[in-house]
Amino acid sequence: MTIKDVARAANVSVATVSRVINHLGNVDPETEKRVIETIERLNYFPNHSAKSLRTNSSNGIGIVISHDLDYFISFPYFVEFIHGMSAVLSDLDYHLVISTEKKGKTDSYLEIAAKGLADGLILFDVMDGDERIFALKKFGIPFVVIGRPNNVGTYEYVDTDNEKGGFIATEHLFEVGCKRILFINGPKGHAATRYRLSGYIRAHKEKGIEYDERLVRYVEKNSDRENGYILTQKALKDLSFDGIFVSGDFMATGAMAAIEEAGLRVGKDIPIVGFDDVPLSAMVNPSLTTVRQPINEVGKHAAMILIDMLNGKHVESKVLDVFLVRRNSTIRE
Amino acid sequence: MTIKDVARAANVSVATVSRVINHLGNVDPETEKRVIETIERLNYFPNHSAKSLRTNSSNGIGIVISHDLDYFISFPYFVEFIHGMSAVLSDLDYHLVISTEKKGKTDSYLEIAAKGLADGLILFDVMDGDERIFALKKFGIPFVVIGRPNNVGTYEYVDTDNEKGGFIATEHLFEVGCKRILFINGPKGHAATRYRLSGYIRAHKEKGIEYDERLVRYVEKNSDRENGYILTQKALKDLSFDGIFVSGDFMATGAMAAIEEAGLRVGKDIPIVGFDDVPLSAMVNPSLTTVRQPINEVGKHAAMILIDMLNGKHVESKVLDVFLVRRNSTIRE
DNA sequence: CCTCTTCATGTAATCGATTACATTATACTC
DNA sequence: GAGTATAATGTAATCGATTACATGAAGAGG
Repeated sequence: MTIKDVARAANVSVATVSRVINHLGNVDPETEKRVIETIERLNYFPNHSAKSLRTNSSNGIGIVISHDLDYFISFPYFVEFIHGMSAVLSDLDYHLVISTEKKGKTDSYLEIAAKGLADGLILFDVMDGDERIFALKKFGIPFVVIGRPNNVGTYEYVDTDNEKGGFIATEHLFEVGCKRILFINGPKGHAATRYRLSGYIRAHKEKGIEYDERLVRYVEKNSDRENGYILTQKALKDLSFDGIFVSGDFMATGAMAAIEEAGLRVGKDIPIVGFDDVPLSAMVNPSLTTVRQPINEVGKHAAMILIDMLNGKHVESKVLDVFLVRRNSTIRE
Repeated sequence: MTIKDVARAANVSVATVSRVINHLGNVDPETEKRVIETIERLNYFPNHSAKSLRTNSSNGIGIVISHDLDYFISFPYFVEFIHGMSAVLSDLDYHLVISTEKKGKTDSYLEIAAKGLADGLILFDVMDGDERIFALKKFGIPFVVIGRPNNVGTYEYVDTDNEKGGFIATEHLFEVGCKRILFINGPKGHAATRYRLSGYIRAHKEKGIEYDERLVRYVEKNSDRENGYILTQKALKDLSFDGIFVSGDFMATGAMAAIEEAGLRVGKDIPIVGFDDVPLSAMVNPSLTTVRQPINEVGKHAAMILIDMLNGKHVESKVLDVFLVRRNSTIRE
C-alpha cells in the first residue's frame, strides 16, 4: 500500500495525494474529499522511511539509556518523565526512540542521531564534565539536557529547582526545631547534589546558623535504601545531629530504619525530610515529609524545547518549581 | 555524509562500501580495511531511513502507551520491563519506538507498524476481548502480548505464572494458620486477575477447604493504595476473614492501613500477602510478604520472541516462574 | 478576443541506501 | 592453452515519499 496505489484508486497523481496528506492546499475540495476517502478505505499510512529520507527529518526524539540498571532505579520518576514527554510528542506527531548504550560502545547517543533515527536527543544522566555534550555540539545535533551539569559548556536544559528544594527542606527542619542537620546528599559530580547543598547552606545563612561541613555526607554511587541506612548508622557514631535531610526518598527510608534501630523515634527525636516524593513516601510509617518535583512537567518542557529547537525557534531553558510535602516524619508532637 | 562520500574517499564503489558495512563478503581484505578506516575517519553512519526504505524493515520494536497514566502506575515495573527488552534489542541492533495513543485516535498501534516505524509490536495492556489483536492479525503485523488475555484468538505471549502466584500466596497463608482468606483481586477482565483467582481456588482444593466466593473482591479499576484501603474496610464490615491476599503491593499497603486502623495487627492478627514485590514492599512496616515476578526477564523474552518471529523462526510463548518473598506481614509470633 | 493571473493537477528528479546483474581478473582443470 | 569456476568490483534500478517545475483550464482586465 503506497501513495501510488492511493493515487491510482483515487484517479489523481501522487503529487495530489501528497498535497492532501500534508495539507499543502491547492487541491479542489472535491478531489480532496475523494483522496481522503480513498486513504481511509485503503487503510493507507505514508511510509515513514520514505518521508524521512526525502525530507531529511525523522520526527523522532532520541533517548539513550545507560547499560546498567543503577541509574534507572535511582530515577524513580522515569516513567512519569517519559509520560510527560509522550503527551507532547504525540500531539506534534513525534515519537520517542529509545536505544541502549551497547556494552563497549560509548557513542550510541551520536549514532542514533547520525543515522537519522532521531532529529534530536534528550540527555538525562549527564554528569559534570560529561564529554558527550561537546561531541553533540561538534556534530550539530540538537539536544536538551535534564539537569544543569557543570563544565560542559553552554546548552539548553530543563531542571527542577534543586537549590530551592535543598533550602525548603532545611528551612522546614529548622522550623520544627532542629539545630544540627545531617545532610545525606547524592553522589558528587551530579548537578542536583551541588544545588541541593547550596540550598542547604543558604538556609543556614538565612537562619544565622553556622554551616558545619562535617554534617554533609555524600553517597558513593546509588541513592538507595541500603546506602541511606549505612551512612546514617555511620553518622550516628561519628557526630551529633538532631534532624536529617536526605537527598532521595529511598535513601530516606534507610535513614529512618537506622534511626529507629538506634532506639530513636523518627519525627519526635529526629525529624527527617526526603527528596523526590516517590509513591513509597506516603506509605511508609511514619510517612515521609519530602520535596516534590514536577517530573511530568520536566518531560513536557524537555520535549517542547527540543521540538522548538528543531523548528528553529528561539528557546529558553527552564527551571521548574518544587514544593514541600509535609507528612509525619517531621512532626514532633 | 553518505555512502557515496565514503566510496569516493576510499576509492571504491558504493556497492563495495555496502558490502563491507553489511559483512557480505567478497571483498578484498585490503579494500575492506581501507573502507573501514574511511568510515571511521569520516564518522559515517548509514542513513537509517534509506536502509529501512530499501530493505523494507525498520529494526524498530514498537510500544504504544495508553494516554492515561493509570495503567502506567499500576505497572510498577515498567522501567524494569523496558530495561529487560533494551538489553536484548541493543545487542541485536534493534531499537525501541514508543508512541502514545493520541486523544481520540485508537489506532496508533496500527499506525506505528503500517508506517514502517516498527517491524513488530509489544502489547502489554491487553484486556480480555481486546479487538486490537484481531486488527493486528488482519494486517499481518507481528506482535507479542504480555499476559494471556482471553477471547482474542491465538497469539504469542510472555507471561508470569500468575496461577502459581495465586496458589503460593494462598498456600502460604494457610501455612501460617489462616482459614478464611480475603482475596482482593485486580480488575475483572484482566488475565492476571483470572489466573490468580485460579491459583487461589486450587490452593483451597488442595487444602481441602471449601472456596467461599464472597471472600473474593475485585477492584474497580486501579490497583492502588486507595482502593486496597477501601475494599478492606468494606470487607471488615461485610464478612469475617483471618488473612488477606492482595493482588498488588500498592493495594496491599492500603489493606495494611485499614487493618491497623481497625485495631488489628498485620501479621499477628491478619497476615497479608501482596503481589509484585515493588521496592516499597521491603520498606513498609511490617515489611510485606509478596509474590515476585521476574519482570526484567519478561521484557527480555518478549524482545527475543518478537525478533525471532521477525526472522521467520519458530517461536514459543513463555510463562515465567514466580516465587514467594517471605517478609514480616505473615509472621504470627 | 487577447493577455495575464491564479488554481488544480501532473511529470519526473531526488533523498541514501541495497542488490541484481554485468564485468573483469585470476586461478584451476584437463 | 582453452574453458570454466570463482573472486572482486562496478553500474544502475529500486524502495516510497516530497517537491520543483511544467501544463492546461478558468477567470480577470482591457
